Amino acid sequence: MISNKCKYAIKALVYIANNEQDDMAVMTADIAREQQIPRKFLEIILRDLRNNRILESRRGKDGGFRLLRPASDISLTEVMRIIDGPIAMLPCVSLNYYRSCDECEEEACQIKGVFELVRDKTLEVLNGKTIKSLALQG
Amino acid sequence: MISNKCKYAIKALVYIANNEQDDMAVMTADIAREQQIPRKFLEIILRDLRNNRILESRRGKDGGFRLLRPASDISLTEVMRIIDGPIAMLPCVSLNYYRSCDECEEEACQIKGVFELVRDKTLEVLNGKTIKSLALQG
DNA sequence: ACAAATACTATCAAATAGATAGGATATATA
DNA sequence: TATATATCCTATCTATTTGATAGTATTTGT
Repeated sequence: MISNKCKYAIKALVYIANNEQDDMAVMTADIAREQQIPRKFLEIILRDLRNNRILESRRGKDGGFRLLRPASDISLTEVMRIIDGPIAMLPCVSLNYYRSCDECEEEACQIKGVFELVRDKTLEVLNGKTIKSLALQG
Repeated sequence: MISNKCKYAIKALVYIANNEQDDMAVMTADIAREQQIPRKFLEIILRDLRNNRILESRRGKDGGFRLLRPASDISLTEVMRIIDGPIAMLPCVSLNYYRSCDECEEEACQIKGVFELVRDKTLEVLNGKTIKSLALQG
């Protein structure tokens, strides 16, 4: 399961992609209302995405958030890794958050293989999906 | 990520499959030692698998655990659902643990589709792997 | 100056993860 | 029947994560 936080992040990004314009940023309050996301929680999420160079923000009047890069350049994989961390089901099989399992010799591990396979199939789908491809559906 | 508990469960089952014999059950202590799993924690896991009709147990001298069904009949999917619950990444996309997302209209949900795809690809792999197919590798 | 927006810091409650402890119960065998 | 051995059961505990809220500081346009 991905966290609510991650689900909110994806939905917020899709909403921003669908609603930003050259001269207008999208405000937290609007996203929160339209997507039914707790506002203060959403603030944290958007700031997080901004710190990770997915969004840019502007304060004050007419402030808000915009995508820092084209929506077609932001994959689900990237967003999920920022918010939730590893996508793989085992730490020892994670590409971006590798950790060894203390209890087993990896070369002899009998379950590693399956989870590498799951990881690859999962990434195949998630790498192929961008905020743009999700936004277009609506 | 799957939990440690789930990883332990799978490893324990593979160990049992590799070590049980018609006249001999496999003991918690042996599994714990060989697979480096905290013993008392493992007890809980094995009892859980027994309550869910994956294992059978016998108490007292020469007691221990055996697979209740052929190892080729026990898929990873089944084990993971018992120990960790849903395999899907969103509750609204889970086949066995469906829950709706309070905040969204499912028909209009823009992210549901991708996660159905991930679910299907994941289940394709996990349904195809059994305790037997893992045990044979070693 | 003022209003409106994000930024930041601190905090909190509930759930889950990951165990550990200690005693009850069943079973084989001497 | 006594004993050793193994699972069974209940209770408990700590740390982390999840999901969120509150309050204040800061920036910005008019």
